[in-house]
Formats: sequence, structure tokens, C-alpha cells
Amino acid sequence: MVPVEARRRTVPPPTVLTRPGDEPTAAALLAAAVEVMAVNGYHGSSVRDIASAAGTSPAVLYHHYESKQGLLVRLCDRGLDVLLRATEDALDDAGPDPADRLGAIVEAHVRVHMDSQRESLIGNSELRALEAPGRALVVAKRDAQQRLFDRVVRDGVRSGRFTTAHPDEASRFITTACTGVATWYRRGGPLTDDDVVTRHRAIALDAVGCGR
Amino acid sequence: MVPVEARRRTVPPPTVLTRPGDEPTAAALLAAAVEVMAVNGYHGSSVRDIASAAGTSPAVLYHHYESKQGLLVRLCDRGLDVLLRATEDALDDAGPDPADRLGAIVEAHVRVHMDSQRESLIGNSELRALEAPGRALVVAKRDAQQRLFDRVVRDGVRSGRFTTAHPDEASRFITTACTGVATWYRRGGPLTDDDVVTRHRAIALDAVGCGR
Amino acid sequence: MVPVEARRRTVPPPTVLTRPGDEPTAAALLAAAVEVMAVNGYHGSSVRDIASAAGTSPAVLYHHYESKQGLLVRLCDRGLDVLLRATEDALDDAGPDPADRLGAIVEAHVRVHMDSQRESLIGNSELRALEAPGRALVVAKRDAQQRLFDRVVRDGVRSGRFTTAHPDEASRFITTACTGVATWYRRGGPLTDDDVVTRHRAIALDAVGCGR
Amino acid sequence: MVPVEARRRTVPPPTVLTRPGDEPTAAALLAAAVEVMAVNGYHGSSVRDIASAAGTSPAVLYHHYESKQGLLVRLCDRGLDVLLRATEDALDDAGPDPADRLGAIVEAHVRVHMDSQRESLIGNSELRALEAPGRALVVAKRDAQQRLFDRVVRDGVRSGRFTTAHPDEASRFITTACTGVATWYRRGGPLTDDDVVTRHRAIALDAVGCGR
DNA sequence: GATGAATGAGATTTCATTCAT
DNA sequence: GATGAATGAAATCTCATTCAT
Repeated sequence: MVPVEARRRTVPPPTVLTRPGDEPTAAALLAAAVEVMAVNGYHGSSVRDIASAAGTSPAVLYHHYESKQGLLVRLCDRGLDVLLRATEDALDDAGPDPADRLGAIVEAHVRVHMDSQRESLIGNSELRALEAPGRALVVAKRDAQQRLFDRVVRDGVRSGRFTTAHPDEASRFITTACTGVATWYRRGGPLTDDDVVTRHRAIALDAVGCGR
Repeated sequence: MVPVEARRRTVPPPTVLTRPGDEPTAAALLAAAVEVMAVNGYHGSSVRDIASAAGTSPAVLYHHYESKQGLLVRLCDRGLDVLLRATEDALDDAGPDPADRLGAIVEAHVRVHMDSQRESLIGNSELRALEAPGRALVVAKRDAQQRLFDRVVRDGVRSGRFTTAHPDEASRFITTACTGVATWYRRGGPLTDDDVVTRHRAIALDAVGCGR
Repeated sequence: MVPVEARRRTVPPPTVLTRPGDEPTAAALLAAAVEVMAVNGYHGSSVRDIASAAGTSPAVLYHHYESKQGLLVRLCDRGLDVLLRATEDALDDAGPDPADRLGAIVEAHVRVHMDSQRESLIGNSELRALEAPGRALVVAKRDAQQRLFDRVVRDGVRSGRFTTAHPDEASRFITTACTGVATWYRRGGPLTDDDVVTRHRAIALDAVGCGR
Repeated sequence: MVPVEARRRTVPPPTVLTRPGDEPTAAALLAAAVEVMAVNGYHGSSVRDIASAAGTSPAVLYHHYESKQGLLVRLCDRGLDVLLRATEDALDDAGPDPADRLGAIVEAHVRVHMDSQRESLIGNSELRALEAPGRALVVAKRDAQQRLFDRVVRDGVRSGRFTTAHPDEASRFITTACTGVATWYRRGGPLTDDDVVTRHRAIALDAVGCGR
């Protein structure tokens, strides 16, 4: 079901989701799920695919996770925590100028979508595969992230620093475009990571009508 | 596999993809596939789901389409044709001012993503489910659409009408954000279709640094 | 289901089974069935395979034959008629010497299994696919052919010309071996058709203990 | 698909193919496959037929065998191993006289085709159902068996013990006829197993022109 | 009389998950 | 706690056959 390359056994642990305290098998399974699901999607990835990408068996997976769905929830949840945390940290470190603040969170958002590209991809495209209880949790965090952007943009408009007539739409415009980075970004592509960040900052500021 | 609501039989025919000359069953199947796959994705939608949403049986589906994969290819291909055609028509009708031209194609792009929301959703999120031969075709059309935007933005920069320092990235920024409309748009939401269009035109022009 | 080579449309009509009076379509279908079933067996050949090897559609097949099973019966029945007729003719033309008579029917049997190789193959290996009514008919003709051999061998033993102590077993030994020709014979192989015939005659005579 | 009688559960374990070390379920499935396929052929036997003849479900079959095709390969391969081994053992135990040697391998060949009648039947008639990789393996073993006979017959001719002018054809004549035993033999028929063996030995010796 | 659509059963195979050991 | 077997439902797709036109 899963193409050849996803079956390799030695999966470099996607460090973002693995914390030292975790049991290594559970972490390997989560990492394998990221690998496999990023390529084939939730419904296109079988429990056997995931388990064997982690070098174990389905039975082991069920020892660590309640279900395939549970694995997805954990995966999305952690991914969003990373994103939210990075964005909040950026705000904490930024000064008061709305342009600086928007630039900082664009940078955070873009960097996470490059560094944890696969988790981000899954968190975006597999929302529909989430069942009710987990979905609510994930949607809530997703909305929280959006509201962080909304607030910064509104503040900028209120202060006159940004001139856009449509702050909420501009805010969504920006997060959507920056989230899309996970779709096309390839490490080693024509732009360095810093290039990508710089340009997205610049364009985002333009998009809110911020003559720098 | 597919939740109850996706099984309803009364599917408003997604007129964009159905031409009067088509055999009605084949068209109904295509329409049903759009309905079902937009909700559950390609791998999450069974052939039985699709067939019964069209009021027939899997065997009938295989009489009209080579495979489930073939159905997806047809669906994506037609969807992109609609998008490309709309964008090209918009350029043909637009005047020479780069701002008008960009506004026109943003409008076309956004309208297609609202009018044919489900096809657009599938065409975007199920690229990975496409197998080699069909995938190339679809990717080619997708790239063609992007290049239409790239050219307009570059022209605007060359003529001095747009001031962005990163025309290609801005171009992708804009298409990504406008494509995302299919993700969140709900008919009858707080904004009219015209509102959505107007605001995206405005933000897109800001994003390329076009003081109007 | 059927490998590539069996799908070609231009099937040289296997003249043995086609008589000038037949409707050409019915004959083409029979010929196609021989082609396809010889390669894939009855259960391995679909009605669609057969029809398209004949350049038509399943519906046409059902216009000419009652069912797939009916086609098989017709095919086996005609094949055995050819075999029986050839063997009887050989006996009619042969002189009184048992050695000549056995030689003559071995030649007839072997020639039919080379000339109508595919029909013979099917007639032998698809007996089990025949359902009750047709099966009886075919088995009866098969037994009749065996009895022709049995009688010749017994006559030879009675007259002292053959010395085998086991005439019936020798008879079956010979028909089994000669029927097997259809299994391995390839036109253009190392032996000419006449070689094959000559050698089988000689060995068969040895097998009944006939010092020539 | 398979008629009633083939569905009975009480299958006498075909001990030839079942070794004590085997997992019982895998062995039962192999035994059931032999039963069912001997009656209906490979394409005429469904995975469900086989599984339920073994008292399990298709899913269990796929836990033990890669595919229906894989089951066939295993079955043919083991059957031919038994045949080859029996023939080689017979040669090892036989004295130097070519007549004894031919008699010994005819006996071995015939006995295997009576004792493991169904495996032999399948191994002979389902060669065409074997797909490329497995087919080569099976054909190779089949050829090896033929060569054992060829060598014995040639030796007999070289030493002057056999007088046939066509050793290779006589050799094939004999194996074909002896293989055919699996086609008509019924336990409890008019001849005892020893009778069948004795008579085939005698006729085979006649067929190579061996005046005893 | 010929053709394309339809049909309902059934084909092989895979699924997520559980259970003994 | 870990493993291989088992399970029953469901996956995609094909079957022989019939029916309108």
C-alpha cells in the first residue's frame, strides 16, 4: 500500500515529536506514523505500514496507542503544541512594534512548517480524518493559532501601522500562505531556510499594508 | 466507512463538471465522487460509497470508469481545466494595467474555488493519491496555473506598478492563499461571494506592493 | 485476466472446427474460445476475453451460444468428433494386419493432436469444467475412442501378432502417451510432423510387444 | 463456485505434503487446496472454497500464504520434490541392469502418482496457471524428472539392453503414460496398486524394446 | 439483429483490531 | 510485555448474464 521508500526501517526520529522521557518504541511509532501518513494520508496508511516502518508489529502499536485514530490525535495535538508554543515564544521575545510582532510570528510559523514539515502537512490535511472528540481539541488549537495572528494584525491596524481594510481576511490570507510552505518546501531547494523566512516576512507585511 | 451524511442520494449536480452531452450515469458518478471524496478523501471514500451516493452499484462505476483511480484523474483533470480556462478568460478580458490583470485572475481563481469548491478541494489535497501517469498531467496543469500568476506579477514589477522584491514568492503566496478559500468557504457565511472576491483582490494587490 | 498475446484480434480461424456452412461470427467465437481457453483454461477465460479475441462483445456471444458452458460443450464435442472420425477413417483404410491397424490409428490420433492441438488440449484438460449433461456426451465419445484402440490391441494379441500380457493397460498407455503430444508439440520444433508420427508408431508397436 | 462435495470438512490429511514440524493451520490449508484444486482446478477454486475446506476463513489463508498463487507454487513445488526424491531413491537402490533401473523408476513414478494423486494431478494440469517466477522453478524440476528417465533409457540403448530406435521419444512416451495414471486411478478399482505398478513396468520395458 | 448499459453475486486481497501464549 | 495467529468486515474489482434500444 505504501510505496517502497516509506517502508525503510531506519527512520531518523523526527526529533520535534520525540522527547527524551518517552519510551523509545512509542516514539518510534509516532515518528513512523509521521513518515508514512505524510506520504499516503491517514486512510492510505495501514497500521501494518506504520508498524513495519517503525520496525515492529501492529500488536506492539496497540500496546502503545489505543487505536490508529488515537495515534493521529496524538500526532496532530503535539504538532499544534509545537506550533503554538513557537508562535507564543516569538511574541514574548518581540518588541512592541506591530511590524516586528507580525514578522516574528510569520517567521515562527514558517520555520515550524519547514522544520516539522511532515507533521504540519498531516495536521493540515488530515483534519477531516479526525473523529469527533479529538477533532474538537485540534480545531481549538488551530483556531487559537489563527487568533494569535488576528490579534497582531488588528493591533497593527488599530495603531495605524497597517493600512489594510480587511484585517481578519489579511490575517487568514497570511496564515494560509505560510502554512502552504509545508506543501512545496524541499530541503536543499533554491532558497535557504532563511531566504524563505525573510521573503515571507516581507510579503506578509506588504499584505497588511505596512509600508516599512 | 463514510459517515451517514455523505450517503444522501440527492446530490445537486455539480454543473461545472457535467456537460449536457455526457451520459447521465457517468456524470452522476463523477458528481457523487466529488461529493464523497471532498468529505472523506480519496482513500477514505470507498467505491461502494461513491456508487451508492450516485444511486447505483460498484459494477456500474466500473462500466463507466476504468478504476477508482481513473475516476480521480478525470475529476482532477476536469477541475483544473475549468480553473485554467476561467483564469485565461479573465486575462483575455482584462485591460493592460497589471493591477487590473492581477485583480482579474485573483477574482477568477477565487470564484472557481467557491463555485466548484469540492472539486478544488480534491484537486488540491488528493494530488498525493494520484498515481504516476495521471499525476504528471495534473501537476502540469497546476504548474501552468501558477505560471499565469507568475507572469502577471513579474510584468507588474517590471513595469514598476508592483514594488515587491520577491515576485515569484509573492505570486505563490497569493495563489496559495486564494486556493485556501476552498478550505473554509461556506455558502451563506458572513461574507457574500462578492465580498470574498473584493477582499482577496485588495489583499493580493497589497501583497505585491501595489499602492492603488 | 488473459495475457497479452491472447488478446490479439486477428485469430487465424482454426479450420478444423469451422465449416463453410457456419455463420462466420459463430465460428470466429468458437475459434477465439479455442485460442483463449487453450492458454488459460475454462475458468481462467472470461466471456469478455473470448468475445474480444473474436473482435466482438459478450452480448454477441450470447446471441450465438446459450452460455459459456454451451460454448465449451460445442467445442469439446466437435473436437472429439474430428478425432473419432479420423480414427475410424484410418481403420477403414487400413489392411487386416493388426500392426498396420494399430499404426494407422496411432498416426491418426497423433496427427489430430498436432493439427488441432488447442482443441485437443482443451478437450483433455477441461473435462472437469463440463457440467453434467454435456459431460456425459463428451465422456462417451472419449470412451469410444479408447475402445477403438482397445479392440485393435486385443485383436493383435488374440492373433498372436502382439505379445503383451496386458492388452487393455497397453492400449491406455498408448493413447495416454499419444494424447500427451498436444502438451509438448510445437510447430517448427526439432522433429517434423512425420517424424513425430513415425516414432510414435514405432514405440506404440514396441509397447504391445510387436516384433515387426 | 465449487460443488457441494468439495466442501466437506473431513479431509484426510495428505500426509505427503504435511510434515510434523509444520504449523497445523498452514498444513491444513495446503491439504485443503490440494483437495479443492484437484477437483476444480486453480481458477475454478476460490480462496473462500479452500479456506472453508480447511475450516477457516480467507483472512487466515493470507496470514500463512502470500497469495493464492503462492499457495499453488508451494503445492507444486513440494509435490515435485516428493516425485524427484522418490525417483532418485529408486535409482540409488537399483542394481546396474538398465531394465531393473527403468523398472525401478517407473515404479516410483507410478506409485507417487497413485499415492499423491491429487498433488500430481494439480502439478500436471495447473502449470499454465503458474505465473512467471514460480513457473520457472516448477518447470525446472519437471524437466529434471524427465532427464532422469532419459538418462536411464539412453544407457539401456547404449548397452544394447534396449533396442528402441528413439530413446528420447520412448522416454517421454513412458513418463507421459505413467503420469496419466493420476488421471484415471481410483483406489479400490479393479487393479491393486501392485498390479498397476507391475503392468506399467512391463509395458514400459516393452516400449523401449527390452526383450526380458 | 446488434450494441452499450446494467446487474448482483462473488472474486482476491487487506483492513483495524484482539487474543493466547 | 511482546509476539504470531486469528477474525470478520470491508476493500477494489470482475464475473456471467440480461435487457433496452
